[in-house]
Amino acid sequence: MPEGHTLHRLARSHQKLFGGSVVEVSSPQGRFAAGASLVDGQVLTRAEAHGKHLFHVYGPETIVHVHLGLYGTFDESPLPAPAPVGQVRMRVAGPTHWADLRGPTACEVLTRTEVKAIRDRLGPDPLRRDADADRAWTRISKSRTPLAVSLMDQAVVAGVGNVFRAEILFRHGVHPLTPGKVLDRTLWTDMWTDLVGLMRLGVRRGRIDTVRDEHLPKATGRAPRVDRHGGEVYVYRRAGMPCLVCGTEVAGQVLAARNLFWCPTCQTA
DNA sequence: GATCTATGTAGAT
DNA sequence: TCTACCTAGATCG
Repeated sequence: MPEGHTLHRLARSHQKLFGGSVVEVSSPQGRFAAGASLVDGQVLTRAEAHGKHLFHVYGPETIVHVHLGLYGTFDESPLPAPAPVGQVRMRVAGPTHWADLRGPTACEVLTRTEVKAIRDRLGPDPLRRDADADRAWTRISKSRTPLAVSLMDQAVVAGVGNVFRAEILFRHGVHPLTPGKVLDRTLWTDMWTDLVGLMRLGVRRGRIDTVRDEHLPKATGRAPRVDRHGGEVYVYRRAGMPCLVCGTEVAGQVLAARNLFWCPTCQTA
C-alpha cells in the first residue's frame, strides 16, 4: 500500500507509539535477526519518513531503514502481541502497541552515512517541510522525458507513486506523455501545490482520494470510482470505464513497466 | 488449488 | 528493456 503518504502516516504513528520508548525488536521470520539483535531493548528515539523510505532512529549510527516496495505492509495493534502469523520480517513492541512488518524490499540497520546517501539521491518530498519544489522544476524543465515517467522518478519527486501520478496529471489536464521541457512553470507550481494537499489528505485518511467535491455527484452516478485500495480516484485502474468528468473511456497502457491511466479527452495539455 | 496482480526498485542485459 | 525479489488478496477453474 505504499506511496509516500503511507510511509509518512507510519512514521507519524510509530513516533507516537514508540518514540522515546524502549522497544523489543525481533524477526520472527529470521531474515532480519542480526539487525533486530542490534536494536532490541534500545530506545527508538525518532521515526521519520522521506519519500517512500521509513527510518527508525535508535542512535546516530544505528538507524533501521525500511522500504515497503510493492507488497510490504506494516500493521499495528495494542498489546498483547499474539504469536506471529506468516512471514513477519520485523516485529516492534513498545509500551502499549506492537507492529509487524511483512514483505518489505528493505529492512536493514544503517549508519548515518548510509542513510544520508539514500536521502541525497531523493528529490523533494511534497510531504516534508524542507521540500524545495524548484529542485524538481529544474530537472523537469530541462528534460524530454514524459512527465508520467519523471513523476515516478524518486530523484525528481520523492513519494509519488502510480496512483498519485495518474491522478495529478488528470486533475491538471496534462497528457502523460508531455515532455517536461514544454511544461509551463505556473502549471508545475499548481501541480506541486496540489500534490502537497492531496498527499497530506492521504496521510490523514490512510488512502488516496483525489475526486473534487464538484465532481462527486456526477461521479456517484458512474460506477465504480472507489479503487480497491479504498480511495476515490478519477482514472487510476479505471481503463475502459467512463471518465467521471466527460464520459470518454479511460485509456490504459504500460509505460516503463508500470500501468498508466489517463482520459484522452480531459488530458490534452 | 492454481494463477494473476499490485500503490516499487535494483541490477542485469 | 527485462527480470528478480517479496507477500497477500483477487480471480480463475
